[in-house]
Amino acid sequence: MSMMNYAAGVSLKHATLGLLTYGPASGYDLLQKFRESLANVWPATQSQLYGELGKLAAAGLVTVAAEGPRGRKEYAITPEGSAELRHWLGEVPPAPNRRSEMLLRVFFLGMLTPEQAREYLDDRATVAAELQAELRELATTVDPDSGPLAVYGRLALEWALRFSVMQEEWATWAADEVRRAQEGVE
Amino acid sequence: MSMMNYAAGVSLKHATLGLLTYGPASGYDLLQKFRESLANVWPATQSQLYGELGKLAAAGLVTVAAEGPRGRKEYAITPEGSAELRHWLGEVPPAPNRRSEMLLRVFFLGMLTPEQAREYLDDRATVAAELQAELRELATTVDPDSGPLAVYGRLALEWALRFSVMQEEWATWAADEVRRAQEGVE
DNA sequence: CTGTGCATGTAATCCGTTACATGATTTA
DNA sequence: TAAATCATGTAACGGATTACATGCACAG
Repeated sequence: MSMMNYAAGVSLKHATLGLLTYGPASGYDLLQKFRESLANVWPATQSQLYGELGKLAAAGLVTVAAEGPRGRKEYAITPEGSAELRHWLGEVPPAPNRRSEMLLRVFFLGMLTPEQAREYLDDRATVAAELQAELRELATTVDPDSGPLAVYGRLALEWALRFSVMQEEWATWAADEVRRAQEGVE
Repeated sequence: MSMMNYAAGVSLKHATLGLLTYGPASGYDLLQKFRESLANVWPATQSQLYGELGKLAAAGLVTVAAEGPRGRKEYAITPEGSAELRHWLGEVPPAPNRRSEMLLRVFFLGMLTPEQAREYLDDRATVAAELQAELRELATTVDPDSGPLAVYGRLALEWALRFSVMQEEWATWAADEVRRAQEGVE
């Protein structure tokens, strides 16, 4: 039955619909867009994407608008798909990120020597600093008006930049805290 | 075979081992510790945890140290488990978070009206501000020397605080950017 | 005519969630 | 003795990753 909705919080669905609002595309095309623009916010594998397109088509949220050489199927978003995307964007509250491997490790840093714990935190600071450098580079190479994705993409880039700054500062602070605690004990 | 390792990046395993370093505990006990202290960094369901304990026991990383009433099984970490935890903490680089539903939405904010887009960003700022308030509250109620988990737990709390500050500032800035872009077009 | 890229699909496996299912022990 | 809590497990399902498998089309 086409009335069957699949679960609410599933974002690959919306990522796919979102990319299709920029024009019809094949699974192959979309896969590249996922790699180019969404790699850092919502990665998708080939396997997953082809499956998803099948489900979206069955649900009437996309259609096969054209077929090309090599079995190419060009998908286009339908009005229903568009409505679903806007509904998700405007009315469904985003689920906060619940898991952080980085922080999980922090909880158990007491199992290591203070030196090793500091090393861990210093590494976090270094990695964050490196990421910052990359992002600043990226910011200069992004064409300010290369399509609508870039407009809001800039906001996402700024988020990542601010995040990595925060992470670096925190890790530096935390390493220092560990150092202070160590001295306090001696 | 006890030589069989399961996959490398699986953190429920390490979260469980980590909690067991604070002393033997049953699945039931651990579940509460997951809810009390790890809810915001690595949540686990009952179903998952009992399964995991079985696998850890089969792999020799934990053992059933004692059995109590109501079929209670008290698990204890083994030297092998301890070694595995330390190896993970010290030598395996943490996997960065790849997915952010919040940012995914930002990429498609162009599908909404600028007013709706700003509303989304303003909501992010509000939610972040509320989280901050909760965290500051929490910070005052946490006993400074209530066990070793609290020591490094403080670092995690500080991370969350800085994160929510960053998020609020970013969202406010981004909403303003949208406003400016809108005015620029008019 | 050969390699590179375009193009789609399936299978196996694992992690995570929700729901179902059961029962023993303590406390009021 | 009834309710709350302790305590463990299984089943079903969906999402994500990796690997496998196939084949057409075009450029050099």
